[in-house]
Amino acid sequence: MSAHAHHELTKNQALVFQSLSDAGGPLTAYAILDLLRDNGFRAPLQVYRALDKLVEFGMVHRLESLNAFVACSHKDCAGGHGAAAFAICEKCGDVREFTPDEAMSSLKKWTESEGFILDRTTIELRGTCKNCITAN
Amino acid sequence: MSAHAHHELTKNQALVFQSLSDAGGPLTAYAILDLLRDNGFRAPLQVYRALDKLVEFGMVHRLESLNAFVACSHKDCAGGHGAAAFAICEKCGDVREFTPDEAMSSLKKWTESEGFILDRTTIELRGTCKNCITAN
DNA sequence: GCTATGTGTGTTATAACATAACACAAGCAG
DNA sequence: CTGCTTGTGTTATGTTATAACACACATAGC
Repeated sequence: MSAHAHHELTKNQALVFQSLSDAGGPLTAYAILDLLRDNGFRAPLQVYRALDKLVEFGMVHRLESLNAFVACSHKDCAGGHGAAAFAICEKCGDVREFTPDEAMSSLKKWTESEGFILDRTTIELRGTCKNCITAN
Repeated sequence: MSAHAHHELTKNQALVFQSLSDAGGPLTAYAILDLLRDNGFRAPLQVYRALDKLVEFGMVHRLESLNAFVACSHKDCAGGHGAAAFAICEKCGDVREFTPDEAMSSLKKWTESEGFILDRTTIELRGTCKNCITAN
């Protein structure tokens, strides 16, 4: 075990992660590509390869229902925390990450009773956030 | 309220639903298109339009993490049951649908406490199914 | 030193998934 | 008959993701 929790990021990984952090919300791979053209990015693979690693490190989450990516909301996230869930507002596009511990333990009960070995869980809630409701 | 639970399907909707039922597992829109070429299907939109309706009726589910579609596992499903969750085996591609009532009530607690109005929930578990483990 | 290996990179091309825009046909309400 | 809605067929295009190949750089082993 290393003494520091941070992964050493390559130049491209750091650029992609910074883009996502700065955005403060989800971005598609191609949106990231456009943001990084001035930094020498020319092709989608440069983005996808960096994203693969960042997701592997747990620093970035993939939103399956948006085909987009978002920086983990844990400050200076170095991965290692539990599963993440996302509440996605259909009106304003806002994404809230939270840790669905109770739901996960219920799902784990199911997988264990079925002999299913769980690798990774996707939980995404679509709806309308508080702000967009009161703004009616 | 109609006395029968079944939706009247158009010709295209019925063909697409039958393809998914026969397959007994997930299919991509383009896989369905190929299956239905002999029935006069020529373009992706014919498939996507039928799928949109079938999903709306609750007879077909979209698997976000696979970009694929699967017939609801409830016999003669006419929609109306609770949220669905899916356990997807990375080894054999098998998909098991189940009803995660306990997890849903936990997630609903979160949405209610946050003032988030929930429209639709995606829960997809990736891992290895019992068969593929014992087959080692 | 120099080779083998692993990882990251850059580039072109292509695959896979999804929708826009337009035209037409059939049913049904007024 | 007119207007409206829903479904359909078709062409073209947009969006998301990967394949295949070549090269650079670091480091471990001889």
